Amino acid sequence: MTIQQVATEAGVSPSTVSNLLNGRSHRMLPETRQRIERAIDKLGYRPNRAARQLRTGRNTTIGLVVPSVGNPFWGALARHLESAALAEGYHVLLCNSERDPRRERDYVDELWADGVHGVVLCSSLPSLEHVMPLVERGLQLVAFDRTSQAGDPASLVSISVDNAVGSQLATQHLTDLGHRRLAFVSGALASVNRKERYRGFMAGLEQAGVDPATSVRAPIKGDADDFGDVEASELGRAAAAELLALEEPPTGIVAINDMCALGVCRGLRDGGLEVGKDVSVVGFDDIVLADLYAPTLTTVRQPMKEMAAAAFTQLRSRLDDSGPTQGQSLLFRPELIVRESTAAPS
Amino acid sequence: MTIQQVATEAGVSPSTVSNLLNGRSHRMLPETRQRIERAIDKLGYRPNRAARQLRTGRNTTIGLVVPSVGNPFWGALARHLESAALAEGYHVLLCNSERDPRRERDYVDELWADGVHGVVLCSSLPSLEHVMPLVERGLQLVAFDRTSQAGDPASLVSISVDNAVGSQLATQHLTDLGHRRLAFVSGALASVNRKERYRGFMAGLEQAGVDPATSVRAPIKGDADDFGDVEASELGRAAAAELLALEEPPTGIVAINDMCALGVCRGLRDGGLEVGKDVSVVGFDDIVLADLYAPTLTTVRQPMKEMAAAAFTQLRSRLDDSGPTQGQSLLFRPELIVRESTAAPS
DNA sequence: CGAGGCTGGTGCAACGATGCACCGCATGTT
DNA sequence: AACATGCGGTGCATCGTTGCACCAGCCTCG
Repeated sequence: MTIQQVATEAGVSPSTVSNLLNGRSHRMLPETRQRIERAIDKLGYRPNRAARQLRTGRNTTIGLVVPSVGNPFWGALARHLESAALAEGYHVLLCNSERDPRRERDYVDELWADGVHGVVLCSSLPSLEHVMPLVERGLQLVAFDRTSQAGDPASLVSISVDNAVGSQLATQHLTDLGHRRLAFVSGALASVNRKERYRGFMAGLEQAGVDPATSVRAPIKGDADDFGDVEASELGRAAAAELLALEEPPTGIVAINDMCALGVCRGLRDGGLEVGKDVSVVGFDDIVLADLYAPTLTTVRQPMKEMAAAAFTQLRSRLDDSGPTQGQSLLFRPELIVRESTAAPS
Repeated sequence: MTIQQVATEAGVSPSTVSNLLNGRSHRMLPETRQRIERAIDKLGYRPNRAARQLRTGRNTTIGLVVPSVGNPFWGALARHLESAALAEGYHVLLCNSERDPRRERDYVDELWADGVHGVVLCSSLPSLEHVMPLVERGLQLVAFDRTSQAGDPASLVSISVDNAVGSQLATQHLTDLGHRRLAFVSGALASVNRKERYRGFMAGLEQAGVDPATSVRAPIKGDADDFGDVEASELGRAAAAELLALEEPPTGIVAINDMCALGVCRGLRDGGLEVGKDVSVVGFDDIVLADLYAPTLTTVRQPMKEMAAAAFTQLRSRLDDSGPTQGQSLLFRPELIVRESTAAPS
């Protein structure tokens, strides 16, 4: 089914069909338009995307590069972004970097080679240098879950929750409950948001007058490579075991994200402790499972749906080149969701 | 960067570059080949996929349509399928049907219009009629998590765990422990695998000599539309509440999948019962969280990695048209993983 | 009456890669 | 000498769509 066949069927030229298809039908006889529309219906014609893209250089696919679809948090982002995109006739191509910087770059390269001009990148990396060449060539980039940094390309849009504030909320919640020996559990602080969350944790301590030097244990495990998300739970579990081996184990634990927090809970249980009683645990993200777990998990919620919608909107307006070319940062407000995993120290 | 520029740089014709790129370099001077390779490197040339596809009608993208990326089970499939595909230079386009048959068909249509000739479909539907027209036109389809049915297209490949056996293993495990009042919790039995799992449950009861008529409660909630996967957990939670309201609540519960099982556990906890002591719960899938939950969840494992690899292999061999055109069914063996959520009735 | 403007279209040359048919040359065969 | 064969490449038409440049026919106006 080509545009030529439709044209023949309707008794017009391919150009005319193309004009109709591309909204250039101002000065077209209603009768002609109907003949074409009928022909399209009759033949079940759909434009060939490859040809269209070859010709125009544009397309309606955006890329989404996430660290790990194994983490329900990213699954949720994929869902929401896809919904937003779908509503406007866009498609989402999902790529899973497994937090491997090289894979991340390869994916962005591939997307670009595929003619994808807009990418939502959930990067693990503080520097976006590895994708700069493409940004210079016109790739529209939205960094998700990563606040903007010095050295970022001027056109970059950053969308993120305020990680520092979120983490501070979590920490403050624990100190408000009376905890004084706190720990922060995370993989390598190799990404911007992790650093931010750590900063929020420290700020929370300071505000409560807890001396970081003596009362904080922050077993930050792994090097920059050891960085997974499914592994986040394993990491949490191992970290918990390590913390329990201390002379004075912490009574409150802030985890880098919910998956990690669940691992911590598991590890605490391994050690015979009861979460929400012997030890308090706070997560980050508010994945669906936070409310299913036993005990239900106190956590910091990211307004995912809004963030995903914003990511799409930003990208779209730039792809249409109707939008601004200047980059910007959108910082969303996190919200503390208190559940059963936190309580006053016993 | 076009093939023409590479050709000029290397001092050959575009055809020659194309020949090299497409493995037709048998009779090419090693020296020529090197000149071309150097030119490619120097210019950072990557073939334009749209042009290539327009010309050949082929491409290296496969589609993956899943019911819900919100469920980590499907996230895991996406990960493994992508790994397998990536290793061979293929891409995976992920689509989220939310178990909406119409959306499912629309996606498959879209993929086809995009020139995608191979799709892994995790369908909610017993009938594949809605995609038959495309299959007749040459779409290669792999049905995942769905055994083959009468009326399926001849070319269809089905990949699934043996759901009936898995479910029977789960049920048997409970009866072996001494449970006699069992329940099966599921959304509408609107998909093939759900029906199969229910069948396995009934078979398990029969084998243990438990009279289904008197001792089984199977609150199968919702109509065919109410079918989500994130909602699976909510459904489980609600079902648990309902079961607890019975005069004689069941002591053992088989859930349609892990997310549902976690919901059930949550619901039981709401009712003040302890899972793995007062009530036993078995899930299905063995998602990562099964081993994190408190208590850890007894479940039926699907060999995901192998299944995903098989799906890709099957698809690939058919897309190369080197493989068989005849369809086939691959049924994988499920494995019962016993953890803490099951015990003898108290 | 001829210049200019509007209407409702159409012609055509791209976009970049592909792969069959073909070519000139050197060597071997009858 | 005439013809086949192998070698190392190249020429060219083609995939389906797009959108600028253009055109014929009719109307208007000075």
